[in-house]
Amino acid sequence: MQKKYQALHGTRDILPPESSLWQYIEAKVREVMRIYNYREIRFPIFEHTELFQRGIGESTDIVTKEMYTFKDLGGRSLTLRPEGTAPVVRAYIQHSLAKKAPVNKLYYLGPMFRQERPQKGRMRQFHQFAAELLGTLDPAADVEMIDLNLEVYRRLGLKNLKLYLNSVGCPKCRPQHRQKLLAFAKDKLPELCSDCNLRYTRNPLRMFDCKVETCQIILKEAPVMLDSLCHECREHFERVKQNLEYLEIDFELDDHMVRGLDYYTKTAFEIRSEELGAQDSLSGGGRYDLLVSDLGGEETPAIGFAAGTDRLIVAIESQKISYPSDEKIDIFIAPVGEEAKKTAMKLLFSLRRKGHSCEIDYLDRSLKAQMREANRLGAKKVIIVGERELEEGVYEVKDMQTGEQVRMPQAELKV
RNA sequence: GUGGGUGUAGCUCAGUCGGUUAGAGCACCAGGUUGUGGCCCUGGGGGCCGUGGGUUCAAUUCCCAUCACCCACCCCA
Repeated sequence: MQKKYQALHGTRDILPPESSLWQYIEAKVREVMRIYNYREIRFPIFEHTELFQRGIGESTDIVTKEMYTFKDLGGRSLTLRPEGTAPVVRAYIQHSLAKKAPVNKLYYLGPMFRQERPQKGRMRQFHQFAAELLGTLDPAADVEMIDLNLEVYRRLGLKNLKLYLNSVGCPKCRPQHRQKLLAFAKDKLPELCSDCNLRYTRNPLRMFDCKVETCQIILKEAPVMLDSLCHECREHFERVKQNLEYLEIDFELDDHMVRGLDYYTKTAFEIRSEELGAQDSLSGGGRYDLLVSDLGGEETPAIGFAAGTDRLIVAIESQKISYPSDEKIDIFIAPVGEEAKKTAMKLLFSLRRKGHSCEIDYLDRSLKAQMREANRLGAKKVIIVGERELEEGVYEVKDMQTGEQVRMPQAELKV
């Protein structure tokens, strides 16, 4: 028996009419990006594996177990992009964008790839829209990034969102906090779960992520990053908060929020939907002031965010938000008989050249069936051309909304 | 990697305490109008009941395996 091919685990086809929703969202994203003066960057789907190892961090989950890595014919190790920030920074350095302008504002949208166990709102090929702002340490940039992200959701009419804010510090203050945290947890290790014991040695901050209730209770008392920020980080964080308050953007502090990527510094934020279930994080972002230099460029402060489009789709569908559908056509041409088909084809092509979206019957169906098809397609007008019309040199033009039908000389056709 | 759930028509799902031709709604096609849509009525096409094996006179139904998908853990967008 012939094997039935199907899309790979964690990938899926986006069919009409869902594809119109995707187009709609992408159009909104581009619209907002333009308003905020971000310009599109398109970078490759795959890069040197090393770029992601260095950029994202060797010990992160993404790098250790989630990347689609393969060798090309030349034996080089390549990886399908699991995120966009590292490639953008690579391009930023490669093309010396810093020399062309002091501040660079870039956006992108497209598929990313991570080999995880798929579930609702988490595909292996998933989609993001994202922005990066490179070249400034100004807290106003942090706020702009958050507002930009929110504005996309606002324009889509998304409700029940919550903005969470944290600061993950910098290499100056992080080690101090780490010491305090380790000291705190040391004698509590027997009470903590096995995962947390592992996190304790590998990445103690991650213990905050633990979902086990007893761990949560214990870690409630644990020293948090926010209390250990160095002067510079504290100052920065205060000004970000002030600006948000001043601009009346609601947020909630989440001092347990940790970023999964190593390059984050200072501001970290996340936008969650309250009705999305387990995968409730719609987007996340933050500062990465050291990534550019880590990847070999001049030290350049930067901030960015990435939003999951697949999850956005889930949220939009669950909130039953309406969106314009592009499925309706202007004119359906219904020929009756073989001779009429020729005239109809000619008419079809000329109308299309004038920019009308038109359709014609390809199955030589009865007029009744053609009318039904026209109705299904949402045609505003139907032009009927049969033997009778050919003889008289006219078209029957029917308005599908009103049901009115008029005959018009072919030369004077107006639609 | 761990746990739970589900596989029956294109879609959403009934059903078979093991027994003749396996159902509904939606969708599709046709007719009711020999050249006119939506609503309505009538009819029709479409299923190796996920796959393989076992038990049985008999399996879509029970058992086992397997695959696929979904949800959750984990992690994140």
